[in-house]
Amino acid sequence: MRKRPGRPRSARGRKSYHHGDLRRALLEAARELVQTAGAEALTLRAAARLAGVSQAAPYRHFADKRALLAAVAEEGFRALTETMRRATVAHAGDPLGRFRALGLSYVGFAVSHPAHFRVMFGRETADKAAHPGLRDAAEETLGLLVGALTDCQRAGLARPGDPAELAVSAWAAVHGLSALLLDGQLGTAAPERVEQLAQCVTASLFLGLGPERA
Amino acid sequence: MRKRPGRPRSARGRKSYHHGDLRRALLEAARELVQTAGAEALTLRAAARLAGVSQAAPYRHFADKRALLAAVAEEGFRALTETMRRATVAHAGDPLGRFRALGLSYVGFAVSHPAHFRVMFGRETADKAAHPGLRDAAEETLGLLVGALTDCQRAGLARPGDPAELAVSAWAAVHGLSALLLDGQLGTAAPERVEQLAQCVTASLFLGLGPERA
DNA sequence: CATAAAATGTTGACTCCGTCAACACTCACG
DNA sequence: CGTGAGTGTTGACGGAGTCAACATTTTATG
Repeated sequence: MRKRPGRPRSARGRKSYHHGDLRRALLEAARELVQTAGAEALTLRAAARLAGVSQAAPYRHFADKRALLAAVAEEGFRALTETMRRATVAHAGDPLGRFRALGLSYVGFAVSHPAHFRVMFGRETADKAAHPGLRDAAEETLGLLVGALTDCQRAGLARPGDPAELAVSAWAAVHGLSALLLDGQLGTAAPERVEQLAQCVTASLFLGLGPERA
Repeated sequence: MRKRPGRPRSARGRKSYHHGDLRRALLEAARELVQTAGAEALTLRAAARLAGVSQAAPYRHFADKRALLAAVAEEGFRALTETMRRATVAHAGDPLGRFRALGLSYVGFAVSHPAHFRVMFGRETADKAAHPGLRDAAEETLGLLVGALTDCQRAGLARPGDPAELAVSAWAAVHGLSALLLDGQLGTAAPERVEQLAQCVTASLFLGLGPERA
């Protein structure tokens, strides 16, 4: 079971019968395929080819195609979480600004990694129960929103209520905009138009989640 | 090209070489498959089997699988539009109530026809340019929201601004909630929880889109 | 160290899918 | 009647997911 750290890892040119770290290689191949050729190009056989192994080799590391998809999706959630977290660093002490940055970076991630985003929310990946890692990663993402919203409430910048529930409203808004953009439902998505729509959606959102006004 | 209205239409038991109205039969078969077995069960061959014809017969009526998918999606948009329109009849003279009913019925349609909803917004159907009927049907759906929002603005119940752009915010909110629910991203979606979330999202939305308050 | 067991990769097969070319049947119209 | 357009069938191709049987390598055990 131990990996061989001292051996050449090159997939094509490997000399030994075993690969060394095929699981990682398959994940990298899958990510590559998704990013460059789209979600429908991600096929077990193609990933195996990219990794330089035979078509059946992936089954030693993934129960089936959905398991590979789920692993790719989990990677995606971690990358999304990281992106969102990084987007908030410039807003220390500004809960509303943090909240806004989270939403904008969510949409930004979706439009700059469309295929990955689709894998994260596709039907193949829908059964989160079968993939605990995926579920955790997704919940961590939502946790960012809940946390920021709680901070807003503490600062009197958001109306009271169950933060988890209000955070779902926020999630729904930015997720819906992302989904509509990726599906081409909003016409040609020029970058400035994306930005404009994202601003409009988050602005409406803030007004809606903001403190009750007389 | 004329259909034979007087001949038996039964697919299995048809006596004549020609089918009569294979296009319609394939669409019905496709809808049946999507509703009962899910979007991934909708395959050209399965639809042909259900219609009682050979595997290649569909190609006389649909250029490829995406064309069949697009036709199913178009049907879905028309059904969604009809559902939403029906939901507003009880709210004559109440623009805000109409707007709310539109949003709630959107989510209701999504959770009660999940597979159909996914076909409507799946990647296979993403190139709306290739399917003008689909594009029109989808735009009619959005038109309902824009119209209701315009009425709200006229009644002073919504803040001013480009109605199309504000309507996108509304669409994004209800669409995002629908997508998250269908993807199992919000946990077990018991009907009362769905209702609760839908209320929360639309409530936040109204507050956000409502007239500006001092 | 020897050797059995576990892990991992390969080969070849099966079924299903989308799609196409070649062919067959039917019908409307001259 | 016959001919061509429309429509359905057959058979095939390649690619996909998956599995069983086999091969090789690594690890554990006496």
